[in-house]
Amino acid sequence: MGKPPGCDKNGLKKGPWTAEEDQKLIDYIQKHGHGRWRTLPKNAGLKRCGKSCRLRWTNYLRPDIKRGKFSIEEDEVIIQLHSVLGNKWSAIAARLPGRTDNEIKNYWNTHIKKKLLRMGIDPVTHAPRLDLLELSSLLSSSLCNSSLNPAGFVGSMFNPSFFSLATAFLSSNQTKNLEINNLAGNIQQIQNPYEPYQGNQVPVITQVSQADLNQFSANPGLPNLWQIDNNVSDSKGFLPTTMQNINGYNHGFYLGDQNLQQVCTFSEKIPNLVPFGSLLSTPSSSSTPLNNGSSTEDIERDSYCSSNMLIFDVPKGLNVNGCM
DNA sequence: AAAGGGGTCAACCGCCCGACA
DNA sequence: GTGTCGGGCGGTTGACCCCTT
Repeated sequence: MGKPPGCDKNGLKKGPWTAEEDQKLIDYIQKHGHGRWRTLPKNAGLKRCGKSCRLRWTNYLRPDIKRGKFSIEEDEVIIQLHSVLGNKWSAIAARLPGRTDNEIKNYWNTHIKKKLLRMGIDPVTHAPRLDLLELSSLLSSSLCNSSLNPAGFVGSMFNPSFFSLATAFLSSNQTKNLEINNLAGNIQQIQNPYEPYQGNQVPVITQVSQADLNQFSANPGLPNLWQIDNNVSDSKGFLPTTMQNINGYNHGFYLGDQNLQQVCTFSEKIPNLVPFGSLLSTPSSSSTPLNNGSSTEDIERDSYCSSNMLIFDVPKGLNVNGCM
C-alpha cells in the first residue's frame, strides 16, 4: 500500500528552486492548470518530482500567497485556532487567507511556541505550565506566610492560578530576571482591580464576528481558550482563559494598560459562565489594526497582549469586591 | 573585520489517509 | 480488495541571515 516516495528517482533535481524552474512551473500551470502532479513535471519540462512541484506551487508560487511577517491579528488567530484544532496546519491555514500550512507550522515552531513558553503557557495544551504552577504555589505559600499583606490582599487572591497569571504576565513584560521580592512588590501594587467595572457593571464582551469560528460555538465542550480584545494596543501579554478553571476556581481577568494594576481574579464559583461561542472575541474580526497595524517588530509582538480579558457574565448579585 | 553561534525558513522526507477507478 | 493519486502531517535538513564576541 501507499505510494513510492516519488522524489528519489535518479535524475530528479532536489534543493532550492531556480527562477527558471519557477517560471516553467508557473507558465505550465497558467496554461493547463494544476493537478496530475505526477506527470506535470515531465510535461512542464522540469526535472523535479511531482510532489516537489506541488509543494513549490502551494507554498510559494501560488498567486494568492501572502508574503511577509505575520500580523498580530494573525498571531492571535493562529493561537486561537491551534487551541481548538491542534496541529491541523492545513485547517488553520484555510482560515488565514494567503498563508500556507507549512508557513504557519514554521511560524508556530519558531515564534509562537517560544512566546507561549515565555508566558508560562504550554503550547500543546494551551494551559498554564505545571512547573510554573508549582512555582506559583511555592510563592503563594511563601507570601501568605509573610507580612507583606497588611492591606487586605488576602484570601482568594492567593491561589496558584493568580500567581501563574502574575508569573506569565510579568514574564511577558520581559521581566525575565524576576525576583520573588519584585513579584511581591508588584502584587502589592494591585489595588482595586475592579475599578474599570464599578458596581454591577458587566464587562463588555467584544463582538463575535468571525464566521469561521462559528463552528466552534456549536461545540460547547471545546475549551474557551482565548478571549481577546484588540481595541487597545498597548497591552502586555496573552492570557489563556483556561486559567479560568484552575483548582476549582473560575477566574476573570482584566489586564489594562497600567502594568499589573488591573489584574482581577474571582475565587467565587460563577454560575453563568457564558459558553464559548457566544463570548469569543476574535481579533481578526476587527478592522482596526493593532498598533495601527504598522508595527510588527518582534519586541512589540512579543510584548503584545490583548487587554479585554473579562469574558464572563458577572451575576449582579455577586459582590466582586468581596474577593478583593 | 572575521569567526562562531543561533535563529529563520524553504524544502524535503517518510509515512499516512481518503478518494477513486 | 487493490493500486494509484493527491494531499496532509510531523519532523528534519541545510542555506542563509543576523548578532555577538
